[in-house]
Amino acid sequence: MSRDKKTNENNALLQGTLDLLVLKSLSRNGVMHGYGIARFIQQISREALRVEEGSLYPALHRLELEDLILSEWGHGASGRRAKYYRLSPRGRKRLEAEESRWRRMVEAIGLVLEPAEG
Amino acid sequence: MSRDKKTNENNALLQGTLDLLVLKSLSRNGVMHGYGIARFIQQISREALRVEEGSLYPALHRLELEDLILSEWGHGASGRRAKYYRLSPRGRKRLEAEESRWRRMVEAIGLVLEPAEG
DNA sequence: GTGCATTCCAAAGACATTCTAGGTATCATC
DNA sequence: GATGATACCTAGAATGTCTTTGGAATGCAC
Repeated sequence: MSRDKKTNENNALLQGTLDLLVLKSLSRNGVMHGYGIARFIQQISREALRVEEGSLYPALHRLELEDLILSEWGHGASGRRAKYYRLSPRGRKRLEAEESRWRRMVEAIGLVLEPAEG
Repeated sequence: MSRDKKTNENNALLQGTLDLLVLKSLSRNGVMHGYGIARFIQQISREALRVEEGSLYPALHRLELEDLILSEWGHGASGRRAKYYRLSPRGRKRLEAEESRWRRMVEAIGLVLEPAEG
């Protein structure tokens, strides 16, 4: 795919966000394989976010180990073999927690950035 | 001292944000010493953000090495010796860059989290 | 003037997460 | 049957933070 290599600027800021992004992707789309998740995040964010495979797959394994996502080998429309992931009930709860955590973080940093109003 | 030790929940999400917070603190307050920066961030964020000293001082050294901040030993009102930091011109530019980077990140992740509107 | 909390700085180690870079295999197209 | 996109996986290095630990100066209580 000619992964153009304009060095990923986000790297640092993405820390701790990957799980949230993956869980949310599954929550929005139901069942996906790893590669599809990466593409989804990249497209929906208008190319602002790029999830490297070397980050994604370890993350998926980690999430599965924690029983937050469930995997199953299957075949897509193309007949190609792929590992399909979906959210587990625990994963759904975790997603909610991560989302509110993210919102709190953004809010807190906002307080530092903007002179407090009101 | 009782610095209650409820294990810092933010740790991961703070990644890559520390520099921004430090630079912004100096930009808002002019001249500060390390400890004061930590307290400022904690207070202004309503205790949501806690910057550990073990993270802060290495960060300050890093920023100084990059000529983004300038340091000077001095004495505060209490007469206590402390190292006072202030933003350099380069630091101010960097702060602007980091701020817009942060905003772009938040926006991008927002696109993943919220079903795109309009 | 001793003891203790607070302020202030710093180094060393562990730890988690990501990236880089490599590998394998399938399928379609030419 | 070579090429390129798809799809998965892992090892190793780099990065940045946290934890731990320590030292030193100040202010207060007694």
